[in-house]
Amino acid sequence: SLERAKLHEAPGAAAAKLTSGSRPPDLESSLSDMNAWREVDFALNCTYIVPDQVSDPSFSLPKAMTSIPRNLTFDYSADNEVTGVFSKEYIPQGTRFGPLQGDLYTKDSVPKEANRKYFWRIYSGGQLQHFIDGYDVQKSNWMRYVNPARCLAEQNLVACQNGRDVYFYTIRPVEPKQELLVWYSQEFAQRLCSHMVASLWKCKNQKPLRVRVSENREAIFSNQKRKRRRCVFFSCGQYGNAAYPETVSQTKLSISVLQLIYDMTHGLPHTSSPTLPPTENHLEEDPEGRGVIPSPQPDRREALLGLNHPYLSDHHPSLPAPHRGLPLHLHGLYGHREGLVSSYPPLYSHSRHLQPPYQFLPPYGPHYPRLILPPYSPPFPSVIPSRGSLRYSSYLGTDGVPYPPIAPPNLLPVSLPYAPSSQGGLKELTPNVSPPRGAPATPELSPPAKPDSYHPSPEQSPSSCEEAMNLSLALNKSSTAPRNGPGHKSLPYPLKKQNGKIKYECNICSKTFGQLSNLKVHLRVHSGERPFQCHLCKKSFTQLAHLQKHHLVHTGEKPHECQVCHKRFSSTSNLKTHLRLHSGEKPYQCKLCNTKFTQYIHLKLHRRLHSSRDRPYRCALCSQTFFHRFSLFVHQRSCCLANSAGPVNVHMKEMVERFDASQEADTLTETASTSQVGEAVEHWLARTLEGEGKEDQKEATVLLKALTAAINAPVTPMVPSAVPVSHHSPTLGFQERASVVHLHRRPTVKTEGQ
DNA sequence: CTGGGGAGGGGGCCC
DNA sequence: CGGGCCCCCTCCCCA
Repeated sequence: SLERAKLHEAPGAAAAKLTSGSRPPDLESSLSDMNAWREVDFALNCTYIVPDQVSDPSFSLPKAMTSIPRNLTFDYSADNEVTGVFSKEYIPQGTRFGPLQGDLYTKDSVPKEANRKYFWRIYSGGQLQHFIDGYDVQKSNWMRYVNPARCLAEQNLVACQNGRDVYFYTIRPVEPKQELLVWYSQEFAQRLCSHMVASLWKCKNQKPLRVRVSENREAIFSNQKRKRRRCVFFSCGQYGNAAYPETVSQTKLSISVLQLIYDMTHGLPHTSSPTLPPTENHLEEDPEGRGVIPSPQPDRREALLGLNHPYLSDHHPSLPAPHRGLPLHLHGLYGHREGLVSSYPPLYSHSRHLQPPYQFLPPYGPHYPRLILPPYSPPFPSVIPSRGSLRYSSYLGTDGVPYPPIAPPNLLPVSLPYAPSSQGGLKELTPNVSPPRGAPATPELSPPAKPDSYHPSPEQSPSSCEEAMNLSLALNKSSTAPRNGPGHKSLPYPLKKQNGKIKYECNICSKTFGQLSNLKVHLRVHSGERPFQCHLCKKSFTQLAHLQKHHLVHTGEKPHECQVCHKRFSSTSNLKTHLRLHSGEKPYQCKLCNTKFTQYIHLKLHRRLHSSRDRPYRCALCSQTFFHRFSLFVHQRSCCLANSAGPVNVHMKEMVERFDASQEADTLTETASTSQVGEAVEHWLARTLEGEGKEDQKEATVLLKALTAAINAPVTPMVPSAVPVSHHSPTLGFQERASVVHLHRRPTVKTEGQ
């Protein structure tokens, strides 16, 4: 809790802490590992999914405004324009927002007059598939308003293309009132980057391609010579005025571009470059009419001093806080025409620029140690056991940091429709609470409203309201009902007393409980009342814990990790089952054939193999059936005809049944002699009881003697005839099923009396 | 058919 | 007294 308290000691401090050297190393590596995550890693490992708000289409506000999740809010300028998106509450790392919405255009269907400021490129198989245009506020969603991050220190979202959608994932916990700031994922940017380079190669017109790459540098590519491109870098900023043209071969061009941007992002202004008029157009168009490289502006000088790249400058000790008064407008990879753009007023639209993303930089080198990461990327720190000393301590041991307080985004409304509990989920939002105890109360995880605090919200579905009210009514009704004798005010029927104590008994199934609350919960089983509904899939549950557990289905969270193979599970039960694979424990054994299983359901399924319909020999006295005639023979002599009430006979019965299903019995022919059967029984007993306790072996000896005696005993006139049930059975499945178990020993001889 | 994981349901215990 | 959390059990699905 101390560590967590540190992380959350002040709003907004967490991100800075997380990027500073004081951060526990393991967490640091886990965060930095995310830099190397592929987009699919984000999709697979994301812990929380925050869908957009769904509002009435007739609502007067545009979808871009109404779609904002409830755990987020807009920030507005003086003239009521949206200037950014902020969190309203703590949002854990590994939260997914999205998908981004907007108009879809193919490459050919882009309107000529389209404003590309909100364009997102969707690639498929390395080819540009289509654009998502967030320009139209009616068609797009809130994500159009998220500003790009200017450096890693302030970046808290990463944009990923999953499938054909764009999602934003939190790459670090977001404190309340923090602005959401996004940048491309590595893969995303690489696609854009390679596309850009490809565009350069495609530019075969004779007109030189001039690319403004920074405030002080410009590259001019030309095709003046047949097999030799000319790349000329100019400085166009305020740092110098001397030109140094550079000619590079075609194959070296991309490297030059990379080197150029490497230099830029390391604050290496080339003072020996000529200055271009600031009024000149920054970008020449590529054949497709797109700008190519963003052009950072002088007022973002810190961007040229090593702070410019989200993924590379996070080690910088002091960061200029994003100041509201400052004109802020970020340009993405595609400059002011396309990509990550700011929603700040157009007035400032050229004043906040970003350096190109990190993927332009050489991937290896002393400046980029964080890009070289171990192949194993642990899941988000939030994906860890939520309770249990063993699991909790193991987490501490592994990661060195405690579990951050979980508050699933969009799961905790600002105005709760019910009074917050003094314990439980809401408390989890505050610092210094430990240890974590799983998912907190959320709208989706909320219990029904209490009668005295229920204020229906417009978002609440009518069904859940109704359910809540029903429960309330039921409880109210019972609370005002007259009490007849010992009972309880919130139960619809009086309780009996037993030995002077109230007996909490279910009036339907007579099950008793130690506490009234348990009985109340139990009564829902009979009433069908399921007051806890999942808002995502509308499934409802009798207990909040069940809903909480169910919610993991939607979030994908698997808080329980196997310490042996590190596989993760959503529940302790499933983990426990899994652990048997490592321990070799198989607690469920078939009594008949000794086959052992790790799961009960497997034993149950297996038992069907031994079902009576497959056993053709039925005892006319007790109806027990057997695979083998001689088993029935032994059965009749050893236990059935004797006093079956005695414990020995019950055990004997079981033993005969087990022997009947054994491989030893299977090897006997149906006409085997008594001595052969006795031998087989002996062999089977020895094998079955091998390794068992001395008591068991002693008992086995007794049983063996009894069995042998029974086998050798003369048949008395009292012995009833065995009835081969298969003969009259219409079940065709018998033949097949029996043949599986007894491939060579299928009974072909009918018993006596037939 | 076996064996593995995922998920839901019931109930006990503790705060 | 209610809520939270946990455990056990059960069943389903699928390789």
